[in-house]
Amino acid sequence: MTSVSTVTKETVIKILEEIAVFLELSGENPFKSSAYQNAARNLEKLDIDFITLVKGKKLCEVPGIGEAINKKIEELVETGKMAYYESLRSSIPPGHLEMLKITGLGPKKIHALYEQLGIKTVGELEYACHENHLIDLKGFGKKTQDNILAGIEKLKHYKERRLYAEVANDAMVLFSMLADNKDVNRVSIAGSLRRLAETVKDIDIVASSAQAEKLAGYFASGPQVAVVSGKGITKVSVTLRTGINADLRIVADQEFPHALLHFTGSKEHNTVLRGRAKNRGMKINEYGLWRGTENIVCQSEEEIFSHLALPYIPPELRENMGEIEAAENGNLPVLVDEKDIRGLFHVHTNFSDGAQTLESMVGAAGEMGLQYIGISDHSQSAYYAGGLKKKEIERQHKLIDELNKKCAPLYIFKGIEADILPDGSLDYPDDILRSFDFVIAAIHSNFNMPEEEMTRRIKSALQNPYTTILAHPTGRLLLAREPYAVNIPEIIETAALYGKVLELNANPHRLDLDWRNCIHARKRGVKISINPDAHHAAGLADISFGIKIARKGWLEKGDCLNCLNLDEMKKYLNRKKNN
DNA sequence: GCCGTTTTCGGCCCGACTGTTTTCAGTCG
Repeated sequence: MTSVSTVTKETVIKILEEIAVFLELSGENPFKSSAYQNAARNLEKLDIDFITLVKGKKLCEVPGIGEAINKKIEELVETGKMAYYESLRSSIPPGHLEMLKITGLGPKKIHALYEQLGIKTVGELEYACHENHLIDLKGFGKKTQDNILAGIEKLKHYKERRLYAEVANDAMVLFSMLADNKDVNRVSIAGSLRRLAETVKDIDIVASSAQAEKLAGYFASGPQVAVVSGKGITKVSVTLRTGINADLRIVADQEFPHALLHFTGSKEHNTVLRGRAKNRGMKINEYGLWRGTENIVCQSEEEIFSHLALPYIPPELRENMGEIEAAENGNLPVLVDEKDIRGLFHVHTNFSDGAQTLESMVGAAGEMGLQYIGISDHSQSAYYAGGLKKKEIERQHKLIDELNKKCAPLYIFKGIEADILPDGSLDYPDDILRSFDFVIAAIHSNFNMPEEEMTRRIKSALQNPYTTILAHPTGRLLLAREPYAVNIPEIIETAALYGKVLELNANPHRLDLDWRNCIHARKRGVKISINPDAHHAAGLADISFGIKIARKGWLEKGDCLNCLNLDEMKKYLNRKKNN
């Protein structure tokens, strides 16, 4: 029974989800597909140990898992393989999975394109569009063809970049591998990853070593490397097995701080630094700092900044967004830190679309050492997410009251993620809204309003006396969905005027409010709440991505709502409630 | 493919939007 322990619940969930996608693409009954999705979701929610369940032949008792799926999971667990999954996968052209990412193109259209034009890849689809082959297909037309072409363009653009969270793990593995090598003196992540950008193109690493050639060979032959695209003594370029490109620069140890500063960037920041050096009769590049022919030795980045009459500027601020002026005037922010966070808002449970129980989420928050957690499930108009009706709200509030007696000193705040309806109102009457400690207002429908209308809609929600926080202010999904048209400066002004909080959604796919606008919000005195938007216990940890972006957005402890301690937070929410 | 019991077959979550149609299908959230 060794195989039982090798197939994890996560593997099973992933395979069920893949089957659901394959079924959609193959033109099967859509409900069959959602049955697999449903089974995967219910497994996710499982509080009992999965392996014990399989061994005890109790899998069938999980809702959504019937005879057929049960048998397939058992096969997978016992043999490590699932014949149904394998045959389904081989029947779907791999290109169809990628085509699903094109906006406006779903399984039905992909299937039709395959049946009628034999299209198997994005490349073939692009060609067919250019040749006008889609215009005369039933259900298609000129506009659809244009939209698909636009979608392909977007896909190509997005493909060049990756989410920070997606790349960070690979980068840490490479970093550790180098840090452990005896030939390495100093090593650091550089580039946009070090600047904590929300998306990055590749991994940049700088290392110093007296054995450059040996080190280059070591890096190029690492187990993560799939392709070596360039290899010299000072630079090695590789593509990792995960498809991510990585560059290693190897320099002499005295060059290290200069190379690190240079390759951390940004380009714009470096340009200003170079100009500053020149004004002071110096020259700066990736190899060193000079006055005439004299090499000014620097041990660290701090020393380089110091020679330029500046305090150390944290990498995340190096975007030429005013950091050099601020540094010069002694106005650099003291950036918020993980240890400053006292509690978390925007947490879902299985009352709506969360995967876990209220108790589990609260337990996880306790383990993180937080002082409070703010539960906010979806509101009633979010049908697709199982939004809460009045009765369920009452039930949840009762449960929270009971838990609050047991969980002290951890405190649970009662909240809701209330949909902002197209007219700007929230989708509960005042007497229900009044029953919450806090209300997170959110746009989840009618994304395509003109900017003016959308801005008015959100402003109106901010003026609602029950609104505490505006969720994900632009609705963007990084590398997947553009923000909706909204005038953010106007939203910030309105938030400032009515004393409302803007969310910095910490989900690595969102990171919304954008850090550039965090800088602006801070200037206007608008508080930011860094929220995990967690749908399962592990999602609470996403807060770390939000904190990184908060730092990049110049936020200090005092700018972040959830840095207030429990007493302060109770007072803050009470005052808001009684206003 | 799952579920229920007023059901072993016929539902399964709803509504807006878009582009295709001339009353609807597909996609998206």
